[in-house]
Amino acid sequence: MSPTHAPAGAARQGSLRELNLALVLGRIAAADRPPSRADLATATGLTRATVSAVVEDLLAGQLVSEADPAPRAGAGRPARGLVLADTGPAGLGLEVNVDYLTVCVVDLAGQVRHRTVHRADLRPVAPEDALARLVDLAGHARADAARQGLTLAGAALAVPGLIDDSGQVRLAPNLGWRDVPVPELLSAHPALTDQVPGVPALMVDNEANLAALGELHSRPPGPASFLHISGEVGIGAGIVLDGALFRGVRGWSGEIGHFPVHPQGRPCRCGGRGCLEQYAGQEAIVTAAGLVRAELPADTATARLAELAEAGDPDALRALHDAGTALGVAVASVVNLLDLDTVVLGGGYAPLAPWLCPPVLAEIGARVLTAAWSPVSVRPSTLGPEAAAVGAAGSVVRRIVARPAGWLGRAG
Amino acid sequence: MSPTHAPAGAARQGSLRELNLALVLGRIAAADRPPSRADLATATGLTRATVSAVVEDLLAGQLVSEADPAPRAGAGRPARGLVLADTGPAGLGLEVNVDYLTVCVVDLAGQVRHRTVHRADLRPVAPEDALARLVDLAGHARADAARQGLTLAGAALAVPGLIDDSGQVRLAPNLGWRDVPVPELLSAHPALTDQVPGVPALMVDNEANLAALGELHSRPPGPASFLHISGEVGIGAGIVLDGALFRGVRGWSGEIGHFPVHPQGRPCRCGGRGCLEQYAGQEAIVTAAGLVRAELPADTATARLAELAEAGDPDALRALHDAGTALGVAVASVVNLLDLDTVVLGGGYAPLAPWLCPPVLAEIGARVLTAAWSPVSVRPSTLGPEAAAVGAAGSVVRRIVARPAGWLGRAG
DNA sequence: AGGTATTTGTTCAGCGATTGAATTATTTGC
DNA sequence: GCAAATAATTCAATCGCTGAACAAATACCT
Repeated sequence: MSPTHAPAGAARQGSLRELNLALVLGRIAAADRPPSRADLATATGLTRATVSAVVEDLLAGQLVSEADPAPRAGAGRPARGLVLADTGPAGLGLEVNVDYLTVCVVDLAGQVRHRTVHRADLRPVAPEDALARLVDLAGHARADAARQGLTLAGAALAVPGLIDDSGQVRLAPNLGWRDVPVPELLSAHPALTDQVPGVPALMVDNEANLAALGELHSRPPGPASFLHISGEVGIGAGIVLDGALFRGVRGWSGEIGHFPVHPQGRPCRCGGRGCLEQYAGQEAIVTAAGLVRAELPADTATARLAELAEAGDPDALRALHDAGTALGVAVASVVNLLDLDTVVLGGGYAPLAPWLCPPVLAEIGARVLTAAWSPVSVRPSTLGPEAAAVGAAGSVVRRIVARPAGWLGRAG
Repeated sequence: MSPTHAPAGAARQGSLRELNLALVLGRIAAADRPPSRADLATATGLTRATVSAVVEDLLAGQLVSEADPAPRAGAGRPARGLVLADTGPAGLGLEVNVDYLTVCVVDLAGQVRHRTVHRADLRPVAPEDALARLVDLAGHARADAARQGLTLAGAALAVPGLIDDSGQVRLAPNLGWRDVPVPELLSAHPALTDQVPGVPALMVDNEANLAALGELHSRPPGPASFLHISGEVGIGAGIVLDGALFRGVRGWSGEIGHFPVHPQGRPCRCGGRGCLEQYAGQEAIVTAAGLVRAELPADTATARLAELAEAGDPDALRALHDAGTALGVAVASVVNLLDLDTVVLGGGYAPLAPWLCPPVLAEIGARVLTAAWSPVSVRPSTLGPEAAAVGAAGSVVRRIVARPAGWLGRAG
């Protein structure tokens, strides 16, 4: 929403600097080639004098660094290009999912500088034990980050479930978690990161939300508004509107798995009938394709399905077509409601996208009134299966880029 | 969205004043009793000196005025209360609908200071003629406003249809409009309002969107996020998220009328089957209740239906229950997707709310996963049938309150 | 009544941040 | 080697907020 809103606090003298720090740093982050101070001056409307002063602060704070002279233009003194620092603050991204733990570190520029994936079936593991393993992995990540000159400025944890404002996991059905006070449990361990004003030490959020954020901040950057659908065991959607994740009143937006695609259809464990999850959830697709759902990790089953479809197996193709149609019915309603022009298929859907996209697009074409005037694009996620963890880490550094004053104002 | 975003332009010296003008004026607008300068200082965090200077600007610009001394507290010099001026800028709200034209004027405080409703069947009238009638009514409204010391700072027009970025009406099916260049047609007439920097001379928007805005800014103010459903001949939804209207990528959000509530159900003129409009649209309800749809205006049919339901007519009660159930199916999906906690039934639904709310709530209870933890409230609109016009006019004055520098900077 | 405490609102020096012009720095082209 | 061109810095001026002192207006106490 470009609408004017969010009345901030009092605008004192220092606020001016805060705003301009964010403005200049944002420009540097958004630019596709290292801009000079003069470029920034014309781009922002500030004078070169002000830009120089602002950049000096950013350099002193390790947020940007000077790059090799950019490709020459014509005559004149050569410009010194400015890029986001590859040392300095970084974000720690964590994910607990059904069959893996992920820890990663992302720097200011959005580069993944550390990545650990620990495969294990987490369902029989108690939450506190799972978190203890995660803390252990995070400790190694922190040491690796320090070795690269990075300081962890904050952490974000992705969980496939409903998280409330305090960071407590209210319900993560596929993980078997219920009312798990994650921040409290983690506080028993040594701190994962440094403390930076304006950056919460730990943010807990839904896996689908953070995957959507990862997509938003991937490069090339995603569109400002889109729907990101994570097809895991359940089906969750992350809603990005005008460049910001929309979390809903309680932070529980995106529950698309129980959209009624066949009101008189199969009963669902939620108590309703004909929910989307029963037709386009991973288990439903795998079963419909005639694959015996072994005790394999979900991504193995997905990979097998993609192989079969690739080979032209008719059962697999039909299962995917039916799932795509069901998904399309739900997606079309969302697109009608929110007037979005981009839908991203992520999580387990990404490798199946070649077969899911056509029926989804067909349903959109048939059901979205405005599709004739403005086409809707449906595409797979560009990030891999670690989208949520990368998105989590990215959300930390994005916060610093959006409000660098907090980081600069810290001791040291 | 409280999320940090919307990087404004360069923060120059004057930006500070702009921000603080908006901050102080916003506080005055939001306060429930006239605050003193000292109250504003503590509320905003600014010093009393700054608040005095800012208020002086606002007083000079006719945006606020000093009220009678507020009720005494204890000892000390009595405070001078500050209220939004009842002279000065005002907004012009316009609406073209199937069977009426509305023009109204709303002042800074949100009070309706002028109102004209012109009943007529607009379907056989050419768009340019309908707009000419509207301009005529607006002329009288402007004269009336001037008589009350008000200056019209901008106008907004509500149309039941799809409007694009340029203000052109792409499609208004129930009105029979298609590709009507409203701003161009109106520019042939004398200007409706004065020109104020930062306020577009004419904004054209969907009727459901503006009705939702009216609800948001009614007093007491609505919640920051809610869904407003206008049940007219079609069914449109206005989506307010975090205190701002969400318009979608193209400005066409809120198309809920073609939500598939019965995938194998009745064919709809949109080409789909079982659309919500076929079960909860005004015509559908009236027909199901056994009323012969005479050539009466829609609101008469609605009133008649309410009478019958009041009297306990079984056909009417059943029709309303069925419509409410269909509506509830769609609303539940929206609530699941966006995690909203408030749904407002407006337009033609408002008088029928006593009978529609129970089935809607029942469907929400059955289908919304999180309803057990955080109840969803469903209530009728507090504004009358002129909600869209009032919301349109309100959107103009809200813009001035949100960014008073534009108004203050004008000549005169 | 008169004095004092209390709260409101204004005045004024000080200061931080931006501006705009002048200055310095560094390269290309002639 | 010199002029033109572009980049970046320096510095006085200015704008707007702060903080403290001051003036205004009332209630409470004796």
